[in-house]
Order: sequence, then C-alpha cells, then structure tokens
Amino acid sequence: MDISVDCVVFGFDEDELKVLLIEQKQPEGKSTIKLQKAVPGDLVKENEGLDEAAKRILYELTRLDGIYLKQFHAFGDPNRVTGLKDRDWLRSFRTHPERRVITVGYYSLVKMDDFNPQAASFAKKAQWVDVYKIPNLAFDHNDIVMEAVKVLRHELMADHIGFELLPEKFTLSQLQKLYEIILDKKLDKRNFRKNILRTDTVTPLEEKQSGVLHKPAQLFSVKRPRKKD
Amino acid sequence: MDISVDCVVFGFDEDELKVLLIEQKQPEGKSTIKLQKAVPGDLVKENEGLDEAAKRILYELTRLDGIYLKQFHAFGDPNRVTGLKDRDWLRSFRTHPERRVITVGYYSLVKMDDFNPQAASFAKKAQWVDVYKIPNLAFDHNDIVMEAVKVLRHELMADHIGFELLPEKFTLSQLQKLYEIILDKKLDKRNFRKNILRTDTVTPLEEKQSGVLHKPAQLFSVKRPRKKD
DNA sequence: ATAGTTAGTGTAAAATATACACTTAGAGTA
DNA sequence: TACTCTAAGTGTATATTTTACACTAACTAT
Repeated sequence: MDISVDCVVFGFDEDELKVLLIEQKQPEGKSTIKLQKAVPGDLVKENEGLDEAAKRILYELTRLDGIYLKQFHAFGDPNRVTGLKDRDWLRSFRTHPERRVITVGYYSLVKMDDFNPQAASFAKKAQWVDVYKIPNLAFDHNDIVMEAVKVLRHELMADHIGFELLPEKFTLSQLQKLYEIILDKKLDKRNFRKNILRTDTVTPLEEKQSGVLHKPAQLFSVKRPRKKD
Repeated sequence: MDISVDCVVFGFDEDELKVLLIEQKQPEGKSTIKLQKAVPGDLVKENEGLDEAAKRILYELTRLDGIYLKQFHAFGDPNRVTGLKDRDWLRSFRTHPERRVITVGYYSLVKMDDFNPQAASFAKKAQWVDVYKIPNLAFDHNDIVMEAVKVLRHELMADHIGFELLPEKFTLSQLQKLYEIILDKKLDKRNFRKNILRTDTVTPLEEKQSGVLHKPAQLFSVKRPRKKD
C-alpha cells in the first residue's frame, strides 16, 4: 500500500470561505485524459514523517510555507479511488497505479495576502473556490474537504484559530465576518468583540484603516507568541 | 509501506482508568526474543477499510465486539519502530519485517463486565493496566496511549461518552467517579447530577442497588437510541 | 454642509455555574 | 429492636457568563 497526504487549504476572501484547488498535472504526450480539480496532495516518501510530508507537498504544489497545518483524519476506504478518470490519471503518474492508497488529511489555514494564485507562476493550476460551491473533485477529495470543514468549524471555537485566515493586519469586523461564515450564523457585534478581546489573542496596532468610505476601523494583529498546548 | 491499526481500549474499574494491554505473540521455535506488552494492533488487510480493520483486529485479539471505536490519529514517524526487541519481533512475524509501517490509532471504550480477561481463554495475554502506571510498551505504543488519553479527556466533556466505560447498569456516583478520575479533579455531587440529567443521556431503571451496606443507589442505563451527529 | 456607511461602545435581564449541609435507606451488629 | 455505619439523594442562594439591544463617531463623496 501507499500513503499519501492531502491538504485542505482554507482561505478567506471578502465574505467567502475558500478552499485552494489545483488542476491535476497534465500527462506528457497523451491528452485524452480528462483532468479534474483536486486538493493538493501526493505520496509520502519512504523516509518522511507525515507532518513533514504534508509541509513538503503543500510547498511543492502551492509554494505555501510556514502555515498552520494540522492532521485531521485518515481516509482508508479500499474503494476510495473508483472513478475512471482517477484510474487513468494514476496510470499516467504512478509507478504502481493499481496500488491501494491510504491518505492522511491535513488542513491548513492561509492568509490570502501570503498567497495570491493569480499572481503566481502556476496561476492556472491553483484557484480558490467557495467552500459551499465545490465541483466534483478527483478521488474522494469531496469527502475529505467536507470532513475538513467539519473539523475547522469545531476547532474555530475551541482554539480561536480564525485570524490564521486573515491578512497580517485585520479589523475585528473582518474577523467577525469570518466567524459568521464558518459557523453559518450571525453574531452580535458587541458580544463578539468582548469575547475575542477576552481571549487575549489579538493586539491593536497603532494603525487604522484608511481610504474607506466610513469610519476607519482599528487594525489588529495576532498576539505572539501564541500559547502552545 | 504497510498500514496497521492500533486500538487503545479503555476500561474503568472501581477507581482506576485502565488500558487493555496484550502480550506480544510468542514466535514458534526461537524463544530468545524478549516479549513486550503492547496495545492490540495489526496490519490492515489489502481489501479492508480502516474502521473495519480496527473492528476485526480488536475482535481477533480480545474478542471484544460492538464497541465504541473511534479513529483519533495517524502515527507516521519513519523512526517509530527503532527498538531492538521490536525489530526482532517483526522479523519473526512479518513477511516484510523491514518495511515501514504507518499506524492509525483508534480508541475504544469498554464496559468491563462485557470483558473480563481473567475469565477468557487468552487470560495471560490480555490484562488491564492503570493508565497512569503503564510500563514500556512495544513500538511507539506509549506515545499512542498518551495521545489517546488526551483525546479521551477532551471527548469526555464534549460528547458525554463516559457511560460507555461503565457496566450496562450503573449509578450516578460511579459515573461521577469516572469523570473525576479521567479529568483528575473532584466534582460536586449535586451539580454533577444536574448536569448529567440535563444532557438526557441516561434513564433511571426500575432497579436499585442491593447488598450494599448503605442506602442503595438508583441504577441507570444509557438512553437509546443515542443521537448521531 | 449633507448624506451615506461602517466603527465603536455599555447595560440590564436571563441563563448557567458554583458553593454548600442535612436527611434517608439499607446492612451489620449488639 | 435499636443503634451505628455508610453512601445516596436533594435545594437554594450567589456569582459568573451569556444574551439582547441602539445610539454616536469618524471618515468619504457629492
């Protein structure tokens, strides 16, 4: 059997929670294969730990680095790869295309200003897609994404990891919107602010928003160093 | 690479949280190998899902069946098996003893009256050990158990899975003791009872304790069907 | 100067969590 | 039969947390 790692990379933009999808690699020569979108993932190397593999693979496929990255589930259904397109693709790229692959899912939270796929060289290969409008993906990647969303929702509340998805500098309204979208419910502004400030995970900066057509908001950043468990 | 599954089986007895350990199998012929204790685990078969494998392996090694069983983490450090004893043992039992093995950890909660290792035919092979007094185990099983304890503590509060560790009929005092031991702190009797009853996960039975030298306690059982997420 | 827009702030009421002590039912014993 | 021992079972007052709710402030554009 082989082991792979798949990374569900979340980002947040305006008012949508997004997932980073890549186009599968195009096999040289034969172009009869229909390519699908997928979450970045690949086989774990012989002498590589899982976390290490996740970090490497995410970097190789997206140039993302230094990112919150967490294992969330192993997917081992023996029939997880059944689609014809999937098998075709595997035959083009894998030394042992028929081998069963068990995959370990990681999720990552990305500040979108750390990474703008439009600007990158692999622009066509990576794109942000609204979590709630994900097309059919390769392999069992739809299941993997759904599971990751579940976990994200859960961990958002428990560990206040929300700002990992926002730019370096953000307003509390942005943070609130993020929570509202992930949790899929409206929150009270005053209570939300009280809560966040009480957790003591953010610091106000000297700086304010500018160029906005309303009262400029205070900017915040994550308070470092963050407490480890 | 190979994939295995390891099951950390928790049980509760009197006032100790226990884990079920087995003696490693004795290789035929050569008895030079020092056997170690381990958590029940084995390789996943070629056409078997992970959950399915966990269920099968737990049954094969302990005869336990119909048990709360949950995947909690994949362990994939390339050096997770380094001990000499471990390698000797692998050479006696595995077709490919040098192969790297990635293992997926499951934990299970067992009512101890469903399973009494003293009474079973493999009595010497399985034994309950206090979670806080676990000896050196085979492979990286100490890490696996520690991680499972962390997860158990966490899930106990979130999902009220405590009674899965108690006999079919139990008293609220027993349940409270269980919580106290897992969480490692004393709880207030009245408040605990209010809380548990509010969750509406237990029903009082007609029956009471008998033969105890004090006021007999009301017996409870888990309220079925339990709500699924 | 005015209009439009989002930022920012406090308080009262409700719900939840905490702290705490006595009475009760049965078993054992004198 | 009465007395003792032991853990079961029960209510309330107080503190804390969560909720609901509406106006003023700061800036841009016209």
